[in-house]
Amino acid sequence: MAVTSQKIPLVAVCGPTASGKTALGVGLSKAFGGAVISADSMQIYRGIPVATAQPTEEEKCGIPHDLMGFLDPGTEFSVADYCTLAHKAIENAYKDGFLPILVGGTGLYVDSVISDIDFCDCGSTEVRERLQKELSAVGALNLYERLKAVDPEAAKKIEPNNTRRIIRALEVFEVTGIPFSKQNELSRKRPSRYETLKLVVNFKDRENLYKRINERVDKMLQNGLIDEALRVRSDLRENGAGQAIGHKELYPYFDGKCTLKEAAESLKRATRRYAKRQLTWFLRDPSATVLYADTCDVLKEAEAIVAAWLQNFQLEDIALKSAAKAAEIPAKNAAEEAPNVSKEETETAERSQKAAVADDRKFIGGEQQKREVQ
RNA sequence: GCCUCUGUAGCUCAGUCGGUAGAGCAGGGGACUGAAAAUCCCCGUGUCGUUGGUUCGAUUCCGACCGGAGGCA
Repeated sequence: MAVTSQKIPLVAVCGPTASGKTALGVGLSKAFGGAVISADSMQIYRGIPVATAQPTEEEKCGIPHDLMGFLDPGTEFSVADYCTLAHKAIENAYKDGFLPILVGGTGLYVDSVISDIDFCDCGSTEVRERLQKELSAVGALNLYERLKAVDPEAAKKIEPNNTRRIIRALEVFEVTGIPFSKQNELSRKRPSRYETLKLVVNFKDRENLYKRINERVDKMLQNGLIDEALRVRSDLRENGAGQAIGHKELYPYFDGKCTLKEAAESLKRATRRYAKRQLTWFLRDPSATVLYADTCDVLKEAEAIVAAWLQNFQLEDIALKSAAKAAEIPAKNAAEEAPNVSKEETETAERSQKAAVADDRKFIGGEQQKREVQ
C-alpha cells in the first residue's frame, strides 16, 4: 500500500475526555519525533487551564504543542478559524521535521482538518444576527419552512427544532447563493491534503471511562477549579469559552442554590454525557483504528501501528527522516511482537498491561527519567 | 396503644369512576460541514408494598399484615 501522493503524513489522536489522549499524543511524539497540534475547541482559550484540562509543562515533556491556550476567553471563534490555523500549524511542524500529531476531542475540528472541509468564506455575522432576530419573531417552524423551499436537501437532514443549523444553512444560501447541501457536497469531493492515520481511544467497559471522568473532576476541584471559575466568570462569553464544561456547572453553587457536592455531581454528569457524544462522533468513522485503553497498553499498541504506517512513506522525504529514525526501535518491536501470539499469551499480557495502565502516570514518568538520563 | 395520610419505573410523583399504567429527572442510543465542552432527535413492562376477599376481571373497592410520615395519648 505505497503512498504515491505528496501528501503530508498526519497522525490524529482522538477520543472522549479523560481517555488519555494527551499522554498518548506526547508518548507518540517522543517515539517518532512528533509535534502536537491541539484539536480542542476549549483548550484554545487562555486562562481556563483547569476546566479544560490543559497539559502542564511537565505533562508536555518538552514536546511542542500548538493551538493551545492562545485565545482570550472573550473572543469568538469558529471551526473555520480553527482550520486556517491548524493547516498552517501542521505544515509548519512538518517543514520543521516533525511528524504532525493532531490531538483532540472536538470531532468537528479534527474531521474538518483531516478532510480539508471548505467553509467557503461564507460567514456573515450580520446575516446570522438578522436571522436570529427573525427566528424569535417568526418562530422556528417558519424558518424551517423557508429552508425547505430554498434547500430541501438540507431541510431533510436538519431537525425542525435545530434552529442553530437552520440558521447556518440559510446563512450560507443567502451569502453565496448556493444551497448549503450543495456546498457540502462540493466540499466532500475535495481531496484531503493529508495522509492520515486516525486513532481513537475507547474503553471496552464504559464504566472504566466514567470512573476516570469522575476522578478527574474530583482532581480538578482539588487543583483550583473553583478559584478559576470565580476569577474568570465575568470574562467568559456565551458563545465562546463560556460553553466549556467545568465552570458553568458550579454557578448554582456560587449562587447558593445547591451544595458543592451537588454541583460536582452535575459537573461529572455533564462530562459523562459529553464523552458519550464524542464517542458517537469518533466511532462513526469506519477508517479509524480503535484502541481500548482498559484492555491494552494504548501507547505501545499505537507505537506499533504508527511505525507500520510510516513505512508507507518514502524515507528520502527529508521531513520524515527524523520520524523514521525515531521509529526504528518501536518498528522492530512491533514486527516481533505483533504476530504469532497465542490467545493465552495475549490474555496474560493484557492483564499485566492493565496494571501498567492503572499506574499510567508513574509509568510515563519513569520513561521520561530514562530518556533524560540518556 | 389509637387516629389520619402514604407505599406505582433507578429517583420525584401523576393516573386508572374496576378492563394490568404515564410524566419529569436519571439512564441508553443517534445526528452533526463557521457557537461543536455547543445544538438537536429517538427510546418508558414496572411482582402498581405483601396477602386474603368481593368480582367474569383488582394496581384501582373491602379486610388484615408489613414499611414510611404526621397527629393524639
